[in-house]
Amino acid sequence: MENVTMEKIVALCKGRGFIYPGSEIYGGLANTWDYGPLGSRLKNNIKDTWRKRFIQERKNSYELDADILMHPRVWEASGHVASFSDPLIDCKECKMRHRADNLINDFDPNADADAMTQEEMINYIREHKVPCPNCGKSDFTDIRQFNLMFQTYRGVTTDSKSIIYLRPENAQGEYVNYLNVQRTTRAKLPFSIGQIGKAFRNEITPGNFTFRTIEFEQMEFQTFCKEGTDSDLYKYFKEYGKKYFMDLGLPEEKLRFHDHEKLAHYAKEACDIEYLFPFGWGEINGTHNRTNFDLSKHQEYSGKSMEYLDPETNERYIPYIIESTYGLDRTVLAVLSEAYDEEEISEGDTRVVLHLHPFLAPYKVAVLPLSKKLSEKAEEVYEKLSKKFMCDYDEAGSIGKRYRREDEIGTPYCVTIDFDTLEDNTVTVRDRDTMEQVRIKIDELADYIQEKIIF
RNA sequence: GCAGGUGUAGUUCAAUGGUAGAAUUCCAGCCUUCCAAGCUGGCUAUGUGGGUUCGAUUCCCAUCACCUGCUCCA
Repeated sequence: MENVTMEKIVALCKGRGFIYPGSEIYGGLANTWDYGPLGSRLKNNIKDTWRKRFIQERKNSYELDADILMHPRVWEASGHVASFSDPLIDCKECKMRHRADNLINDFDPNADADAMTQEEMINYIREHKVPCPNCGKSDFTDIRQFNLMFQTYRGVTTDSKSIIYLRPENAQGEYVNYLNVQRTTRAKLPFSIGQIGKAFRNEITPGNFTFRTIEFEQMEFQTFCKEGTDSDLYKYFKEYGKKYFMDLGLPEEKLRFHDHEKLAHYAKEACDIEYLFPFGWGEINGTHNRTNFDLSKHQEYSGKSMEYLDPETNERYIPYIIESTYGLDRTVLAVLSEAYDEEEISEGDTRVVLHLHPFLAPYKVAVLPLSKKLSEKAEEVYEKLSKKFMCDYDEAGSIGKRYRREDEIGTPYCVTIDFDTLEDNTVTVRDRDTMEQVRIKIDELADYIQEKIIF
């Protein structure tokens, strides 16, 4: 739909139980959101599609569920303790906040701010009188480091030795376990480890609903390979990711690749997949060629060999890693944005409908007795279907109203029980998208629906 | 985090320095044999904390949240 706005999405999410503001009764906590009954179903269904495409349908792919809390040395090895922070600086004149390194790089592209220390950066800014891009003055505060990792403490004391971090990315869980997985699955390169889980970043975040949050969930796919095969795999997974999003219902014209020019400290190649949200283009996937950087660092910091013994050539080497990360919350938001529609059925009569892929729909089917006198039979049908699918049951209000309620939450099939049902054990199945109705025997109902919801 | 804007039932909107009103949603009952019907009844609100005041939802301050932009990025 053309004029989908974030307001409409947020209102539907809150009103129907997809997503609520976090800690709402205490006035909310910025950039935290809670998934309600429908939202958690949708989210879990998206996880299941991902598992299906990335683990189930791929040979040599294995799932892992690593802990959020890891040994602090992991983050020293990964470089997050040292470099996962922004050097922030404020203009005293106009109060605008900037990143000091960006300020310098924009002022003089030849100045290599990334190689400067904090002190060198502030000296450079003052010597060259680098102007504030907003107001043109050059009167800045000192640089303050802002580490994006959340810290907490192990044990009851709060001395620095017991600091542990909430993971800012999931990848390290796969990396530190890669030899465990390889050994226990007897996998040969190239093989992949997928993981779905939460990560945390203490970022200065703007709104845009669940697009950017301090706690977020990612679906990650790490492929371990031999150097030399890495770039081909990198290209392959970019396309594989795009195909996955299209399977979820995101149209090709609203997806694009965005290759990174400036690369993170670990990456040789990096590319995002972006989706055209109601608020503009936003990243929903990142694919990186991380080389053997991470595993080499872990070998260095842990003192344990991270080498793979190639059984065909008897070579030992540290594998390259192609990482493809899918933002789960963002994917939920993209899918909702794309599914949302307001349709004019007849003049002046519109319905809100979520055209979700049936596999993603929170409820696959709603059981609706045409009259309350038919409750008993309807309960029977509900009991039968709910053994196989998430089902809704609604007997309040007119049938039209109940159809609208189900349309609004994306239920693909509505089954109505009428007085003929009592005679011949058939029901009407109404399709959410076409609004067409077919008559089906109760015994054949489950198979009929099952076939339609395959992802 | 900075600048600006906004905070009243689930939602949309009224009103007021002196016990906050409606529509809609929702719930219950009646009615109803396939696309938001009708009737009756019911639940529900001044974001939070201070201050001024005899009395604050209203005025002031702070805070929190949301919106727009900056910034940032999985």
